[in-house]
Amino acid sequence: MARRRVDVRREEILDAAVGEVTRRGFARTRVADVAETLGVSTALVFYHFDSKQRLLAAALDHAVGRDLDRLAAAISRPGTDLARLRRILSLYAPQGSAPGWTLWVDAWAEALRNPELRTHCRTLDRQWTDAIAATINSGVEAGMFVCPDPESTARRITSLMDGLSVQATVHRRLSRTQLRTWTREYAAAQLAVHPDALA
Amino acid sequence: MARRRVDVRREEILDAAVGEVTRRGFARTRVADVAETLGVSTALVFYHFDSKQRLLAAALDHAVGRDLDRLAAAISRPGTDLARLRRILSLYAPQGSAPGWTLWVDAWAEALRNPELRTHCRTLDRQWTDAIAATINSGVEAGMFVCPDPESTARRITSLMDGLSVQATVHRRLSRTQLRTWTREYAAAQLAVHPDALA
DNA sequence: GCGCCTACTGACTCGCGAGTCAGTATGCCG
DNA sequence: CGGCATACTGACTCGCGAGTCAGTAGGCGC
Repeated sequence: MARRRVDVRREEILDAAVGEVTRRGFARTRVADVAETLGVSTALVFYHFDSKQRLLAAALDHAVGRDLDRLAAAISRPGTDLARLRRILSLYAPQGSAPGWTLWVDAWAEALRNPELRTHCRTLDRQWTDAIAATINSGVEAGMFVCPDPESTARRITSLMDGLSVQATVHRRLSRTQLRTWTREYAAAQLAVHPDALA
Repeated sequence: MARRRVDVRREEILDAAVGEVTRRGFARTRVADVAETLGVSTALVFYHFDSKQRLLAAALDHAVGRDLDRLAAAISRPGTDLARLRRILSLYAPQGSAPGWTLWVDAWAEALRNPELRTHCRTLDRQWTDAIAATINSGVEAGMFVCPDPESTARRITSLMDGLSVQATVHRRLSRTQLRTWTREYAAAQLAVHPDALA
């Protein structure tokens, strides 16, 4: 087996772990699964991560990091606050791509009993709501939005999206298009802009 | 150990199973835990339920049934549709009591990979939204609410509550009072009534 | 080429938890 | 009372998956 530098291999393992956890869920992922997808021995995984616990925690951290990187990119791009908000909402909604909402739903359940994972989930949630709140705030100052309490509004918007995402991914009762439409409408109403402005 | 009739013992086991799953989560609940809380042998549990799979599925079904019974009671009580809606919303919001939202969050995660559990979760979701939709419909006919699409509105209301409940139970970032207030405000806005009417 | 650090493996151990089964005991019916 | 159906148990088996360890080999500095 081709030898790698430690940091490279760690990254590889984390990518694989995120994939397996997304596929199988936290509870059903065995470290052997992760090793197998990489074509390495399970012992190697334990060489890089002391225990399964730590591996999965690191994997979630990794996934969270990726997600937040994409968020940061969406924020930093130039444009009006309206355009920025549009980008953020569109990023948050369930997409065809990785890591996917199944991972977050699974992470919530795990976080109920695992304080370390809870921290990661909370960080993720905080950063998204903070990003939305900041954008709303800035938009209000620019006279673009009307919103008495941006912080609370941001939390309600993310909550609605979380709930709609459960409908879409768990119950399979909601199309992504519908989800996006409803989110847009709600956000628009809360900010006193026309829904089409967020399309 | 005191002998019971089959149906009595089954019920007892299901109650205990719901308790253990709520406490430990689906993945970490062992049949030995359930047996232990009842002070019986694990073999007895397997005498009544063929496998752990079936036990947990039956337990979820049991919990869902209980929840829907409480819903039915709230619906059938006399009063205006406004009062009925108020009761339904208040029942849906996280309460101090059993079975509790942790169970549902856990069930969602489990449902992602287990079609049988998914059916139960979906049923629960359907019944709640249907109950809300029916109440809205009836209220619209009575000229009490204004709502162009009661079915969709009901689904948005439950979604918001689901999302807020995640905030409250997983991230622990939201008080129940706040959750109730925001839900009430949203429902009121969607139905063109004053928020205090739902308090 | 010669070490030598370090990434990596095969082949284990070990405990845990699902599920089984040959029996035991309890209460009901005659 | 005796007999019988059935609720129930103790003491197993068995497989699986986490974690270990004594080694092996790849690549880099010299």
